[in-house]
Amino acid sequence: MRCITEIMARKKQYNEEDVIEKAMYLFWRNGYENTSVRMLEKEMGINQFSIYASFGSKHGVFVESLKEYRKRNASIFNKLRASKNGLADIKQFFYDSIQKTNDLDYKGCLVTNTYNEFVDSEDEEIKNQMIDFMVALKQIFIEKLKMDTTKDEETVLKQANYLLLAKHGLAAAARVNNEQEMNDYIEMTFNNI
Amino acid sequence: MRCITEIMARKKQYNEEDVIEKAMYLFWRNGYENTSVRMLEKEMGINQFSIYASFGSKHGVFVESLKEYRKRNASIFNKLRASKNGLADIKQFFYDSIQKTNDLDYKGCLVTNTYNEFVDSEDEEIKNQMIDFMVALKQIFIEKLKMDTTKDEETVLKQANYLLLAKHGLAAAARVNNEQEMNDYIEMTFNNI
DNA sequence: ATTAAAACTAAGCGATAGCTTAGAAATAAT
DNA sequence: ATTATTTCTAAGCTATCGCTTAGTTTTAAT
Repeated sequence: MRCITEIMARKKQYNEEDVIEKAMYLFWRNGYENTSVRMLEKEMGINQFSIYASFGSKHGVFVESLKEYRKRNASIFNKLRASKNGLADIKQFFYDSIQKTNDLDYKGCLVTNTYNEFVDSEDEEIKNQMIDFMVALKQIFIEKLKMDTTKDEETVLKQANYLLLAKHGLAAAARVNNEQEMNDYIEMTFNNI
Repeated sequence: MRCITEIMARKKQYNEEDVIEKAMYLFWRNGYENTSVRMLEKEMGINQFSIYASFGSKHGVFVESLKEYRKRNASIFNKLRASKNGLADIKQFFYDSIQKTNDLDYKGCLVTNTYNEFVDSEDEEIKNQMIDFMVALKQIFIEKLKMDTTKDEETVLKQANYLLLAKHGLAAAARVNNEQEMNDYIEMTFNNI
């Protein structure tokens, strides 16, 4: 996103944040590869020249869309970090995550979907961004789990790994959008089988 | 796959099962959309005319590749169905599943990857095939769980749903191919947290 | 040997992908 | 009002997509 404030001969007739929000929803619905620049034109309401002038490439639009998505989910993460109830915080985080998608009627988690789409790709930028996100989330889980001092280090690591991967199952449940299934899945994830 | 045995003027210089096996590996590595017909040509070792003559379309090659994949995994499913140890069978099935990908050095589960790629798609054939597979697998899980007569119906359904979705986490773990993480995940999935 | 049918090669089809550019329209500074 | 700079429209660029077809080669049947 170019933000050089020079002498403006003509003002942009769109707001970059607004059009990125629209792009985000399109990518969320279709994924990266199944979203074309022509589709972005229509959804964002600006033409290709403007897209490339503002964001450089389709890839650039996607990167900004991911930023926007994560900005919108920041409150959930802040809540997760701020609370001090150990495992219960993680469970609440799972519930908060699916609540967001239920409210918006958008299916699944854009980050998990993107992780799945890019984990084997050669697009190192997106791939690494997704991996970094997963590593950071795992670290939060580890800290939460360590609050229970009865758990040894090995158990904490295993449980953090388990909970991180459970996110993929949750995203799958969220895509088919059966609220009961999602709740059941979260309960089962945190209870003994 | 056309199998009309008429008067053969010239024999095919390739075996359809052989070339489908090669196609399967390519789809497995790249997914459906990221595999082009030109890539299939090179991998299968036959040219586009032959591909279309034998399988009708890229879609047709993919359908046959999925069949081949499931045929190769049939032994695991037969073992799962034949055994009578309830929950332990499901756990063994998870271990068998990752063992297969470890041995082959191919990452993740083609079916789960395909499910993820097609669950929101308009390709009803593949989508329904994946959903049918998941439904069938869930049914097997339900039957296994019912062997433990101390569980009530509701618990069985929740646990089956949980285990089915756990497959997505397992596939994600299998893609990054860290054997220890996969084992830990399976253990955690079947143990209390 | 001739013929007919199937398999093959290689070129090319229209559609669409991501991206660029020429030129018109708009606007801040002079 | 003129000029300089930026935005915008619309057309078009090359590459690749899935797929087809014209024409050659091979082979079984006569």
